[in-house]
Amino acid sequence: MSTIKDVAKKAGVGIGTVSRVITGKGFVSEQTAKRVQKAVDALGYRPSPTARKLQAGKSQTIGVFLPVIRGSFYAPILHSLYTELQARGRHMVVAFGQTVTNERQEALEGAQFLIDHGCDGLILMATALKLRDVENLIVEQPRLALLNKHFDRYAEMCFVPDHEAAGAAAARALWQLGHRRFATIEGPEISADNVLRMRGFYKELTALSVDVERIPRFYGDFMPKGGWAGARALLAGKVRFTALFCANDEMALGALSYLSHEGVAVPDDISVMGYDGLDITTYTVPPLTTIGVPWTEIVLSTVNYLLNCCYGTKLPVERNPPATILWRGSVAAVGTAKKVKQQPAS
Amino acid sequence: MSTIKDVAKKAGVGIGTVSRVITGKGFVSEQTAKRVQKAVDALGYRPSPTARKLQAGKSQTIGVFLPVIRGSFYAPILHSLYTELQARGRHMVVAFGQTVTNERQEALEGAQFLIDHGCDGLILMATALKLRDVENLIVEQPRLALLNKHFDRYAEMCFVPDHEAAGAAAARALWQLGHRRFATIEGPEISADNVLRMRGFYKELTALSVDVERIPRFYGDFMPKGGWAGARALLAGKVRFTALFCANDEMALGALSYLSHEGVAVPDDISVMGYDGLDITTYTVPPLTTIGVPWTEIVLSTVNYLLNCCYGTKLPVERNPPATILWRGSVAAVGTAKKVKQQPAS
DNA sequence: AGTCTTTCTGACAGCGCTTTCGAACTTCGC
DNA sequence: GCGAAGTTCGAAAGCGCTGTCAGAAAGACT
Repeated sequence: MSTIKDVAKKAGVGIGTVSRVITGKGFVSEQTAKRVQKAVDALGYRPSPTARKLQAGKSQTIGVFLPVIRGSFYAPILHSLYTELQARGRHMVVAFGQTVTNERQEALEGAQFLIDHGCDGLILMATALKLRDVENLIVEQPRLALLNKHFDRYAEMCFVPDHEAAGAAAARALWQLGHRRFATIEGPEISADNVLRMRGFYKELTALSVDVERIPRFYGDFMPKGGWAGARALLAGKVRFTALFCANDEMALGALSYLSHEGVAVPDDISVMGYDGLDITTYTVPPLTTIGVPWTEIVLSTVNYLLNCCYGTKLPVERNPPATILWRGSVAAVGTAKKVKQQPAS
Repeated sequence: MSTIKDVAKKAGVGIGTVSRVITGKGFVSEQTAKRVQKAVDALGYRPSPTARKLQAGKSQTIGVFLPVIRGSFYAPILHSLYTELQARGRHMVVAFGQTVTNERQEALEGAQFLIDHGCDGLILMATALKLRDVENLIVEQPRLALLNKHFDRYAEMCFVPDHEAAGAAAARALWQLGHRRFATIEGPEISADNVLRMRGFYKELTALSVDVERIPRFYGDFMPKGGWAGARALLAGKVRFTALFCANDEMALGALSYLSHEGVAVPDDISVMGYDGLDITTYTVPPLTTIGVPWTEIVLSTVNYLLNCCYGTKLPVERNPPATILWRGSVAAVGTAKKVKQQPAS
């Protein structure tokens, strides 16, 4: 790699002049600029971001923490993040979590890593973070945005889909189709993500005078396996139901798979509703009716907000894009469906 | 952020001494070391990786290029990459491609970015790369590993599943179950990834004296949508078939979805085989029989190889972990299956 | 004492860059 | 023809760190 010195020597000027030509700041005569440019091209010189960062303190880089990058959920979010940042001419460094159980610790370490590596701002997607974590973090790096986690005290920097409203919408939709007997496959009981959407779901049903205490529930792991296990447990239980609400799409996939395996027809025998709106749900069998969370929009706003913080840009920030119900084939009105199109396998 | 100077002042020593304590190199008396350590703790000092990189030329960071991070395919690979690197105490910086059509250009730009940012080595997953691209790249950064792309000339640094053998295995397996009439949903015609596995598939069938010229094929986009379109086109065609081989799992998902939509029973009417072994294929309806590509092992070897290059470690590198057939429910022997369990929807 | 090790420590150069600062050179108005 | 103002450019400082080097301190020898 050639350095600024090489260019200066080749062009017969001082390094300051080269720098001025590169950055476009300060006065340089047309002639000199041309000579320098020629040397730059000849040597294939590109300034070192590392040296720039050390000098300037700014790196044009945003740090991102994501809990984990398996499954189908985080990939599109990462993709949006990357695309938006790229489009605004900034770079992205990612730290991931590895385990499900230790998200908080990993997020803290990840954030530390990102700060140390000179990111100008941080986007943290970590539901497990506590208020005091944020308070500590903010001291070191005030340019912070939180994805999918809300603190009243830091409402400004928090970007969260309205999970509670979305959960309520799911309940209402199912009710309006005539469903009265529900079952749910929740995520991990402690997961804030799960709690919110399920709270919305149960609250709405309560308002609709359903006795939610009697709704059979299963706590899964947000993965297809959990959905499979959940469907099995629920089917084995005594309480019959016509509508199954899953706290995320991946579990819904598992549930769909088990139901099919057992010869239970969806939606004829049981309607299944997912949550998230993963791309893949268009192509399940049957296609999954699910709650479409507007992640792309939310990510866009998050990025814009942070960029405004970091670089004084004036990009638009939208606060509450609503979730929508993606109507597919896995939910039907009660009584409408033809009976048992499919027989048990064995 | 406190700097090494602050620590030195606080501990009443020179900055060199602090550096020696931090890095553990050179002689420092127990006493002094303790004093320095105390200052470090008090100030919460952590050395700046940026400054270190500038000074040392090494960054303990590996750069990774991935074509795109949508869909379900790259996420587990990224995850493996990250986990392995993390486990070996190195960092990862990722550059992604954005479009499907411009992979080569994007890979080149991504690699450039990673080099500029001081990565000690590069892992490039870009099938579209040409030999001369690699030749150019290697001048700037000889510590290179290529994932899923093979050049005879650089066999050392290339880590590729044996797609051709895997494709052949798929053909053989289908044949052995009595299938004689095949159809295929390929990936993009120019995709090397697609070409290899399909070549293996057709070659093997030819060896088994199937006239592969008469096999109806559809060129998809490696995405569920393409699989859906492929299944529709193939079903609409005149040539009947009992086995459908899809060049990747995502298209198989789409195909499965269309077949179900049309009331075609899988595997009773048509056996469907995928390729990749995505996690999710365990939970499709029916569960998808697919070719399990040992990405985790391949990634592990790639990382180890590159780490050996960069840091002189002696980590084990395995060259050719074989693909395996993941037997699920979407493939059956011809004639075995019960007839038409399911009726067309309309 | 004087010399030689051995052990420890601070000063300082330098990684590649940006940004002052002031010197040198123009241009202009009077 | 001379000072003021405007331009242009090189020297040099400094971002935070590591590594070299030589000097200081402390023993272990003549």
